[in-house]
Amino acid sequence: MQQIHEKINHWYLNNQRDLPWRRPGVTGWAVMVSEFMLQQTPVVRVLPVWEEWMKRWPAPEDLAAEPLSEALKAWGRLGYPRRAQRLHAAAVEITTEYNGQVPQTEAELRRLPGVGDYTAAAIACFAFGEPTVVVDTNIRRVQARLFGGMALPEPSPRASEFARAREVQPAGRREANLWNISVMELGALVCTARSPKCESCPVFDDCAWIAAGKPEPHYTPKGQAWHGTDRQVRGAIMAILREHEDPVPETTFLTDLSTQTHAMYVALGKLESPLEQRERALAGLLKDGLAVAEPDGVRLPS
DNA sequence: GAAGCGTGGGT
DNA sequence: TACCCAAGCTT
Repeated sequence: MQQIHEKINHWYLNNQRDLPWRRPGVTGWAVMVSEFMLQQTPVVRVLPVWEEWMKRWPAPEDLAAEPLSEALKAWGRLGYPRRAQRLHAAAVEITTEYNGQVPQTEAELRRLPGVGDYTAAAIACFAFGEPTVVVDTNIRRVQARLFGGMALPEPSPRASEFARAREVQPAGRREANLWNISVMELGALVCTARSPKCESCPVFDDCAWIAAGKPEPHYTPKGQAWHGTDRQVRGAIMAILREHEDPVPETTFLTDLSTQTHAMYVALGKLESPLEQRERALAGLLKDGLAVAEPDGVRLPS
């Protein structure tokens, strides 16, 4: 196991990306913002938004002082705007409950809105050097191949994966810290989901998946539908709301929302009309607190 | 535990 | 083109 530690750590030290939230001296807040943005979103799309965000709101209290609408607009087209909502809520909580300081323990972080098991472990590890057990989609995939001999991990995280991550983690604070980021980076750059670069992998000779002859996945991932879904309509509505300071009349959504045609609905075999779906999608946004209804229209929450 | 939640680039 | 997938979280 120690040989594997050394190989992967050495690979990381020579191949890591120069990401701004990894640079020396970055704050816990900077790491936290990056982790929220990186939830289900690729690095290349996060980079410019993170730069602007940190320039405008260098500390939690700066964001907490702003209305939610500003966070949602700055979030732009990153996707999953509820992440911006939760990041804003977390900033308020940090300001009021933690004197503006991002908590450093995994347990405290875990209680913040939008912070799950992964994000809590990641912030504690990357920002504060805690030897937490970090398990993200990259690490799960590396583990599945390197130790499990499988093409892909199970669709959802299992307790056994956390147990194994804990077992293979090297002793020592700094050692665990380096190991976590190294395995994650290996999964992101070499041990990728599609067309992994096994020929340039530092642990090719140790890989159980290679030894087994690279068997195919034991299941077929089910893709997420998009065209004609509520999510598409919600996204279109949010895009309009971000563009307008004043309340937007509901009729605007019915005329300007060119996400799909009635013909597409017929093709999809939907019994529901586009109008009905838009009403429902808007109701969902209102319920989620991502939009607010006023007498003269709908706007982003303040 | 499954479902719902945005977006855009790569293959 | 259509589908896959990207440092997940919440209900």
